[in-house]
Amino acid sequence: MVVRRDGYVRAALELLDEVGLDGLSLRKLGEKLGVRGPALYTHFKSKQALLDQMAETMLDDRLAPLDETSAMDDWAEWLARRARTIRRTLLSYRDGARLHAGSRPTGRSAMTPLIKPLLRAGFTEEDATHAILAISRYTLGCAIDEQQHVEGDHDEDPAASFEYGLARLIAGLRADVDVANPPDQDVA
Amino acid sequence: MVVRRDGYVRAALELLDEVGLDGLSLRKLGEKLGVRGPALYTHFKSKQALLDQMAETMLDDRLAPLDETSAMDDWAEWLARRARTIRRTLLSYRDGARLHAGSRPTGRSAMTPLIKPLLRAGFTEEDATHAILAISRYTLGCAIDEQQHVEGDHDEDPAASFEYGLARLIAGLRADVDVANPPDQDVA
DNA sequence: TTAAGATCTTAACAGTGATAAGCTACTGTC
DNA sequence: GACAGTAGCTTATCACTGTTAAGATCTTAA
Repeated sequence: MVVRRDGYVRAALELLDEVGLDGLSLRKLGEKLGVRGPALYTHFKSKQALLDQMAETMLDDRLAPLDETSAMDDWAEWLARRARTIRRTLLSYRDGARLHAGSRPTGRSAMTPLIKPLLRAGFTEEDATHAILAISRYTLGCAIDEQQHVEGDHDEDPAASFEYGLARLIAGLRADVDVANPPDQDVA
Repeated sequence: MVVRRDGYVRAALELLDEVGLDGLSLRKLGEKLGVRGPALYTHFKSKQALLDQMAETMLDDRLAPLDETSAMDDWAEWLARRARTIRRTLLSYRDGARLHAGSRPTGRSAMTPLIKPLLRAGFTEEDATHAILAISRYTLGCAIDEQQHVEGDHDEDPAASFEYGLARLIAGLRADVDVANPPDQDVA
């Protein structure tokens, strides 16, 4: 039951790439699955619930492996890698960023384990939460902007401008934590 | 002709607050205007064109006055003020952030005049563009996250976490420009 | 054998964005 | 003043949407 549901979500993500977010309908998804449309209401209480699940699956698939390898010596490098993974993922699906922007998190995304490496680096609990939020939000904003914007627009090299802001944001975080926790007595 | 079109856009923004983005239909907007639905195709070539115009009007209304007062002594303070205005605007309309995220810019938003204060501060042209992009994208990401997220979620104090990231991003920008252009020979 | 329940079906509903064809009223030109 | 143009609207209609209701089918457990 839960396995079939997962298959439906993945088929929906495939369909998303084919028809885009605006073209994604339950009937088309049903057709792709050899099923009749209303059948989907057995697994999802609404189309929005399906979209929420799609957004979560899309990100979790690529973020879970990264979040488990908790052997991060350098918190800044870990944050940067996480941001790049999020961006790459959102950009890799058609309308992926918009899908994410229009969804509400279904499973509690469990921020708590994520902040541990930042606490070790000297962040307070509050600042660590804020830091991860800031990075995620910046990345989401970039992905939306890149995916939505039109040919001949500003941003010639999207990856470069993403990296520019990412580097500055992380530099700002590092300067802040270095004040509270001088770099001499580092990781310990 | 163009004046009536503008009135329609503003009525649409009012309607947005009443019914939300998903409830916004051309027929409802027509009803609000004493008009029959297809009449809107006289002014907008598609619903998406209307949404694009709504997003642009929403932001321009509040950004234009700010961008004209070019007497910014402190570029960092000016960037921060701009980011706060964008955030406040997106949050002040129901689904405002999602509306913006789903729209493509209609009029060329003219980045060129905006970067001038940053050039004066020692940014290269490319970095100035990237800096403004970074700030705007971070702000958009925050607004989406705040507006979309659900009760009992992480972020207890949204304004505080926004300000945290904003301050760090700007600090990172300042550190960068101070290297290229030592703070001794400031504004000149 | 029977009951439960998961999974799907058909039928239907109200509402959607969009197009086509035609009406009205104002505009400036000969 | 008559005429053409056009801006702005109408009605009718299209294919399609998310969603619900009612019931069929099949698998599993008691």
